[in-house]
Amino acid sequence: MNFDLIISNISRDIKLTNEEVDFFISLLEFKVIEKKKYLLRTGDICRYDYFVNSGCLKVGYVDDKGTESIIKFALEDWWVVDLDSFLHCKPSFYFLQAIEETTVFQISKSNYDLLHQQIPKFEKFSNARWQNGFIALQQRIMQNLSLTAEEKYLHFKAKYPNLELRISQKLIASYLGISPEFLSVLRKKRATSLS
Amino acid sequence: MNFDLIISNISRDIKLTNEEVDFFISLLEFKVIEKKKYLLRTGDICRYDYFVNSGCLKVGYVDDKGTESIIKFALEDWWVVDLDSFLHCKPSFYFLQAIEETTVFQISKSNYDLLHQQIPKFEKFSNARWQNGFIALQQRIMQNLSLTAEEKYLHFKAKYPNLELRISQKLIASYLGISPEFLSVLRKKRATSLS
DNA sequence: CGTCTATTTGAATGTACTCAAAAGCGGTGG
DNA sequence: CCACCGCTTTTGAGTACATTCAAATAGACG
Repeated sequence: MNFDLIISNISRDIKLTNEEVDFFISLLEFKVIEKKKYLLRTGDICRYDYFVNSGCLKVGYVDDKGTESIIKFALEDWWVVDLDSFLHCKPSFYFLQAIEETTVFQISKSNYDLLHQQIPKFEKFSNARWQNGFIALQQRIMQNLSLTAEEKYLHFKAKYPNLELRISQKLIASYLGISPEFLSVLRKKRATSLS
Repeated sequence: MNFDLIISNISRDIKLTNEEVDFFISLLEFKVIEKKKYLLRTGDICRYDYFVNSGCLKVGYVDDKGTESIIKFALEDWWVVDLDSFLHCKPSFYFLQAIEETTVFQISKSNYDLLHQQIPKFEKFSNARWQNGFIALQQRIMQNLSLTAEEKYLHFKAKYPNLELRISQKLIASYLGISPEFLSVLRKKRATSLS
């Protein structure tokens, strides 16, 4: 089992001693999720915090009208959880599904709480995580308010280069909040204007 | 000076001793902002974290096209800051402006850091704050993806009852990401269908 | 009272969606 | 290795939701 990725992820924000690293690792469980399988289904309680070690997950939901939307892609080196469900032990609104074969390290709620008690530094790590998450979501809201569909698409490509190669257009459209047909039109427009 | 509101706000997440309360209060500065005055202008560094004691602020920005958008209203009992600017001492993207005459308690960055060092419990408070903020923003993104303008307006009314009475339609439109003219049409539509 | 801004109203326009059909692509089984 | 099936992507026509612009009306404030 290779813990390099997750340890270096954490080390960007806090410095751990070897003993702390060992303790942290002892709380992790490794899991493989096959393509299209669910890590969490809508309505289930999210009992783990997940770190994506390889592959890619989508975080999404189905609205009143029956339309599925994606609110986030979680690639390797990303943490992901349905926070509201995890913190408050309530049924999840979002689902987590593997887009590719994916491996994760998961931490149960009780181990998560234990970790924060035993190593208060993790409170700092958590803080940085949610603060950065907040800043990123605020930017996304700002872009939703100000940008046209085409501009959102260009921003997406700039922010996640190469992700287009791994993920279907349909999912990207669903993340951007536009119809797949319209995304197809936008792509064609760009392709022709560049040639 | 009445500290009841801010102390009870904090006490919802962490329990403080009398000494801790006194220490916390000693770090606060009180400030009155007249209607339409700025607490923070775009490009300035956000050097304080603010707690709104009375009144109402708007958090907004001006995009490339010169359009102003609002990303958040901060009412009494809300904390507000340009987090990215405050944490990383970089020029702010957002501005903070008083919609009504507003009073705030502000904490400087250095006092904020001191507070977290001296009373580690505040790390827990911060955590709760940004986790809740994250959950709320995620919901807003979800609503932007799934709802029509009319539905967004109804959700806004349900979430912030009475706020319509204090804030101009133009600002609400700017928060919802729709044109003020179209909001006027929506309101008329509802008014006539209810009569 | 006059000025300035917010709101309403309507017409013309545009952006993006829906629906339907065709074409492309990838995986699976024979 | 090819043929078929299912899903994704493309394409186009018609439509809906929301915007822009302009002008009229209403409100707020000194």
